[in-house]
Amino acid sequence: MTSSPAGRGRPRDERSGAAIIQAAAELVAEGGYAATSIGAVAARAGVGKDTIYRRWSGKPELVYEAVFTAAETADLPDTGTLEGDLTALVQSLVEEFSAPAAAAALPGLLADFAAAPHLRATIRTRFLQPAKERLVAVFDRAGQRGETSANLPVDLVLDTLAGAVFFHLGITGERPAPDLARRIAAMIVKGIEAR
Amino acid sequence: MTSSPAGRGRPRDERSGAAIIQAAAELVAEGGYAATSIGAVAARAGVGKDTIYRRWSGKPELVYEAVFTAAETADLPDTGTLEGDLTALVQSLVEEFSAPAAAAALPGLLADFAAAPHLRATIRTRFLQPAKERLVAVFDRAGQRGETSANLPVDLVLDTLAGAVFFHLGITGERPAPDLARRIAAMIVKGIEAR
Amino acid sequence: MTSSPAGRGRPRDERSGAAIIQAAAELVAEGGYAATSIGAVAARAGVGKDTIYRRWSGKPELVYEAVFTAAETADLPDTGTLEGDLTALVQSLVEEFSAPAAAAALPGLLADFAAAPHLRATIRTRFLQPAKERLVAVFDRAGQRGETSANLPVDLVLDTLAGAVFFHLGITGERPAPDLARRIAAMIVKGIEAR
Amino acid sequence: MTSSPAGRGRPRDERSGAAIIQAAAELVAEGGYAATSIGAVAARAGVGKDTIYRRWSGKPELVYEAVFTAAETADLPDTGTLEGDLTALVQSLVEEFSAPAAAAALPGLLADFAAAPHLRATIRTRFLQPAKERLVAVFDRAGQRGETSANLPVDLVLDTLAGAVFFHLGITGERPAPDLARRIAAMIVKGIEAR
DNA sequence: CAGTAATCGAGACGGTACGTCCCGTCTTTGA
DNA sequence: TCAAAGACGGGACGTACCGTCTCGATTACTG
Repeated sequence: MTSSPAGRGRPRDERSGAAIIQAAAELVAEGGYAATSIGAVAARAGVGKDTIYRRWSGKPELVYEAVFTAAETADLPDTGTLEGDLTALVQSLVEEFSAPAAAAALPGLLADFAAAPHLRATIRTRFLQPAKERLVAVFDRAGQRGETSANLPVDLVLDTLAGAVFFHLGITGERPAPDLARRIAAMIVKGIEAR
Repeated sequence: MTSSPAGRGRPRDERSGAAIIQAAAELVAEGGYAATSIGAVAARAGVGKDTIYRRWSGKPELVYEAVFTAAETADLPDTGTLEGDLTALVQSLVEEFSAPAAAAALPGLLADFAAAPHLRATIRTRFLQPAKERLVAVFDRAGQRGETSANLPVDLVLDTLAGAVFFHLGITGERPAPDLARRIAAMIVKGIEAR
Repeated sequence: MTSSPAGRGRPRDERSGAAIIQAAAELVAEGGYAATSIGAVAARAGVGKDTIYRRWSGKPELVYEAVFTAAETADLPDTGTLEGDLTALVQSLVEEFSAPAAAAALPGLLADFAAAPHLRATIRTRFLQPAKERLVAVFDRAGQRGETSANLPVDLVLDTLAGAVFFHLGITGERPAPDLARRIAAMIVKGIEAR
Repeated sequence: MTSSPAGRGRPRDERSGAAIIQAAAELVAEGGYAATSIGAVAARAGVGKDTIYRRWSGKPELVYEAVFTAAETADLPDTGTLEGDLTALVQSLVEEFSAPAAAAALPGLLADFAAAPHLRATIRTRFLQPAKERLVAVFDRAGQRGETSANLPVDLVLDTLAGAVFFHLGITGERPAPDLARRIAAMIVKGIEAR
């Protein structure tokens, strides 16, 4: 969200921003990303369209913030094993992406980010940054335990995890099997030769 | 593509269909998925809009066919090892998805397929079916060699491969590193030795 | 209606022409002139569009024939007075123009005839010719009785009669008052005593 | 023209409305009513289609206003006789309907008004109201002079005048003879038994 | 009696216009 | 300066018809 540029003039009403976020999240959950137009968000939030454009530069940024910012960033528990830690991490990804609004928004959102040059580069950062930080922490702990070597391919693992979860949830729309996170994590742990 | 219902009336002109496919592929490659409108395709193909809607029910179906139907279905070589075969398969996925029109179309296309209820179910079929067949063949050969156990998680592997490739190519827009296919394949081969 | 050009080849099926006329008249009566498309006429008549275009050059000609050709050309009774004869003539105009299909078709039909250069000149002929012949006969009888002078302004009277009837029926859609014909005729009879 | 419902929001730009009116009048004069599409009007006026639909509900209303609103409502001169006054009135009708844009628009316009139920009733009001007011004034003056009795059939006379003029100008497309107005007026004056 | 030719129903063809929706910007009044 | 409201130019949508054309099949006259 863009911050108010200066202290001059009438300050922005924080309640407008909150109402916009809520309206956007509701519309995404109800009708999907494509049906969530800026005009509809403004109407539901009781706000003018400019009030939205003043804060966000477009629909992708707004919906991203409406849908993904609420995500938990709670630290993952230390389960004592790499596979346990990784399962917990993948499970948190699954939960984040399978929330109704997130699942409804994800494909369209990724498409708009991928189509806009100035947004392409930020996809990994915005969508995967929290997961990446936790993945690095998990790998660090595993290294300290002696479970893994150094120089693990963090980005490859991250894309693989995210890709697998994205294809299951965002694309096919299936409810995730309860052991999905465990199976993915197990495969990856073996795959990176953690023994 | 819908086939003409019966032999009655004037038959559809195959050249129109071909011109539409070509125009759609060009426009996707030039301007991306969002900028490829039915009207623009019609204008470039020298065709009326109805001639497009007669054959395809909308932009997603048209662009899918324009971009992905040309895909190679050549059989993969038998390299003698699971890792070699899998590398070849992932490499073919990388090449299919990194063709200019395909890379430009993929995110928007997946988003539209995911958003339309009647198309959601077909995503795995339409986008991944050829890859799945080849994956099954690769696993069969590996099983005959004694490299793997039976009951390998085909769909899990497929989603993982596709997800990893999709995130690298479709989303980030980066040119694929030359060894990307090998690294993904290596990770998966090790990963599925588990159960 | 265009006649079949020569005796060679398969002769036209007269039943097709009749079915087209009937379908056109029905559609005009049901939905009005604008809703009567050539395609709809063809579909209802169980006929291909070309079978229509082979016989008529367009919608105006077809609808004109469908709606106005059935008109009575029965001779008017000799009532013994100019006013009586003229009332009968105007009444026949009223009846012709207030038939459901005619009233529904007339404004659109006149508009299309007026807009097409090759049809403009024929309006008076096609729409008013039978009325004109009867008007001349009425005037002749009145002259022989000594009721009128010669050189009556036939076309002026005809336009005036037709215009008054057209405005009442075609335009306003009102049901004609029972004495409408008598009042118009009375006014005209008095009016033409001048010069 | 629909007025902006309240003082809220950006007011409509009068120049847009004026440009639309002018473009519509030009297109009607150049190509006739049928060739005057909303899209073409918008393009010539340098305006979006919505800007037209915001002000008028369709082509008939727009063209009516473009073509007939400019009409003179100047009071008619008092010539001292009913026949003179009526001639002046008919002459003003002739001039109004024989302006290029009006003559080109009239048949199609009447057809569309007659075909649309919500417009039918307004034809007399919109097209003939100014003429009717002047006709009443003319009759009043004649009554004060003692030329006519009371209870003259205003609507009958009006339809007759309008019908005669409409058939001469709108339908046949002929240039009006110089004495057309005088002849029509003379006939009507006699017809209503003004002595 | 075979050949030729026009007609038939069907529906595809390139094209134009429709009226609606949304985009992102601009312009008003009011706080 | 921000706010709600809504007008603005622009562009895409999917549908409906236009009048022409191309099919395979049928039905007559002609040589």
